[in-house]
Amino acid sequence: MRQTFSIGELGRRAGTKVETIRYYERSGLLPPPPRSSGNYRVYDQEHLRRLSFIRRARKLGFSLEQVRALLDMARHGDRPCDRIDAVVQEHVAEIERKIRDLQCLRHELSTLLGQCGRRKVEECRIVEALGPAPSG
Amino acid sequence: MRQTFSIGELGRRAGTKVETIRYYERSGLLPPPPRSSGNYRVYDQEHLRRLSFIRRARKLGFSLEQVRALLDMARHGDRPCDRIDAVVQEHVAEIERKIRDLQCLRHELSTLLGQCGRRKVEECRIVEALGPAPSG
DNA sequence: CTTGACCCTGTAGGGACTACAGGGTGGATA
DNA sequence: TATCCACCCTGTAGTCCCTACAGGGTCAAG
Repeated sequence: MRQTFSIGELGRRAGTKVETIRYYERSGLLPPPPRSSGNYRVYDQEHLRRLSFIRRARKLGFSLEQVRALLDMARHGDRPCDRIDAVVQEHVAEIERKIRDLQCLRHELSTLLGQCGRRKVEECRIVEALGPAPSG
Repeated sequence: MRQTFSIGELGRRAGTKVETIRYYERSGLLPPPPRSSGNYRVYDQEHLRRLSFIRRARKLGFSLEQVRALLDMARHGDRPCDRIDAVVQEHVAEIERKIRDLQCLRHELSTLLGQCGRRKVEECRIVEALGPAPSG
């Protein structure tokens, strides 16, 4: 009764390209599945669960290294999850840094846009502003 | 009276590693400078200006491709700068998309953290939530 | 004359994929 | 049975933006 599927089907279900799945296998994130008589990879629900975990974590911005750590922690179901908590918390802090950086950047660029009033490139404040700091 | 300097000095002035400068030269972003008798690269103020432009644009998040386009537009000083404007505007839109994504992400992760109350990994909502969507 | 800081070229690595090339497999159709 | 096509396989190379060597040459100071 155990449902199995090909790499293409797994890809469709998890929203992942076939090449990416093979790449995860090469990188040790997904265990090598059994093969059919024709040497095709044969996956089951457990593989789908694991791949979905990886994709979701990746969409949330975790690096493959972090995903590896999370999967590793998740394997030891009997330990307290403080460490998972810590990984996530560190990641949130990182995201907040990125948001601040981008907001600052947007502000700078908007200012640039405001200064440029359809003149010629010669006098364009954007080009100027991107140049070296005055007497740096 | 024209001031010249070595690649190391240029790097110090523009806050760039020597390897990166050579990489920009290989990629056609910086013109190959003249060489000294001992085959050392010899740079001047114009190179510094151009490199500073590149570094600043990079810090503002432009891709090298975009930088190339900006430099190219800047070369034609007689044309209106609408197109530079457009490049910058598109970039701002991109940044705003990224900010929204990250804010959404932070929200999701914070929610996860709030749910996880120092239980064991087995029941950790974080691990669960990262798994496949319920009956997806 | 030797030391040490700098410079040169060329190549490989990294992260996270993506895109072939060149072949094999499996099921439907003519 | 032949043919077609979608799918699968491996292996390698490319993307982006650097970064880090290895194995040498140059130059100024001591």
